[in-house]
Amino acid sequence: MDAKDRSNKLLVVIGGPTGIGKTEVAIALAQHFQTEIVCADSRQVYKELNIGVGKPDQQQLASVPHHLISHTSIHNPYSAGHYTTDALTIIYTLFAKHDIVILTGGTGLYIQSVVSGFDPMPDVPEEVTRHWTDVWAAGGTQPLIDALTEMDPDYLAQVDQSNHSRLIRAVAVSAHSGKPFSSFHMSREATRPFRTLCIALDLPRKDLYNRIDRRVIKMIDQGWLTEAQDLYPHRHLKALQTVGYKELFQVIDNEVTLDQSIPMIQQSTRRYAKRQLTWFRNQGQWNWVYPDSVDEMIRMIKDNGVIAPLQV
RNA sequence: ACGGGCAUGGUGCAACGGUAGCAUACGGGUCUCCAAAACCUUUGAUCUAGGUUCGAAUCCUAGUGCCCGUG
Repeated sequence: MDAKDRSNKLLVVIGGPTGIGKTEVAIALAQHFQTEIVCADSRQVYKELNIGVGKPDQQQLASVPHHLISHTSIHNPYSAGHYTTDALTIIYTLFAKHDIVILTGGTGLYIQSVVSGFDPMPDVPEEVTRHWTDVWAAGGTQPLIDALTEMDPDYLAQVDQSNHSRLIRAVAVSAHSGKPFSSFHMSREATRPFRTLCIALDLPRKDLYNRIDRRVIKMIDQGWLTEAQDLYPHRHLKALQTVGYKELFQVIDNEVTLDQSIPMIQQSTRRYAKRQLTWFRNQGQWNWVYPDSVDEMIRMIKDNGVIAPLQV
């Protein structure tokens, strides 16, 4: 039995697609177990993004302490790596006073980085990534493939060669470190001093899509377009390559009307939800429940035996 | 009512009488540091009934439905 299994600290992860009701569930659980919530959402971390990313409202934020929401600015570089450090720091702090901590959000990679960790990898300076991005912009994927043929043929053989993002990352790490990108992959999970219970929320697809469609309209009614107008000057930032904001920028550019944009936003959101479900179905071990089954979730958490610390 | 036009995957389109194809949506999938990003992919259709022909989405007849013009 290793440290992880002996730990009486339990990280309860609430995952699931956008619009499924993670916020409400997380708050109900946090209140029941008298604990706090850490957000695992790659867009809610930005203080400038509010209505369109479905942040909890003021009342919800006041009901339970939330962490890593509105945590940084769209003008700062932020990635899964930064998130991992920030999230673990807060989680350890919270475990000093709580036996249970809730981690919730829709960004599967962020959750994975906390639960399983990334293999240690050298930090790649921004200029290096930018250089290889420029190479791609000028010559397409072929120069990247050529570079990887030299630097990391193993990874080249397994990577999706039409995915320039993956190729750029692999070339940048390899070029900067002088070692193949794939040589850093240990395929071994990080050891955490806490246990993890992963719960994924789902609904029949039709119900989920109805919820999403209604939520988009609600966000528009709350003034999402005005928020997008304020952010318009920064629309080229990666943080604003975000479902809904992209469509609203088209409205501001007079390419489509607001009425035309609504079904477009609903569609992008549904597709985003589908991709999230694909992730949760196939990455990691998840316990699937309906979002209204809070009692069942409480039982699952109690069954994990964290209430009475195990004898060592 | 008359004249004309059209009818092909969920949607929008293509196919000299000779292998029904493209886009998109839907569904499925990939993912080790920009992840609400980036990328991959299966299935699925000739309005109906006859006729001509070796062979019909294509030509002919009728029916049905839709669009335009005239009234």
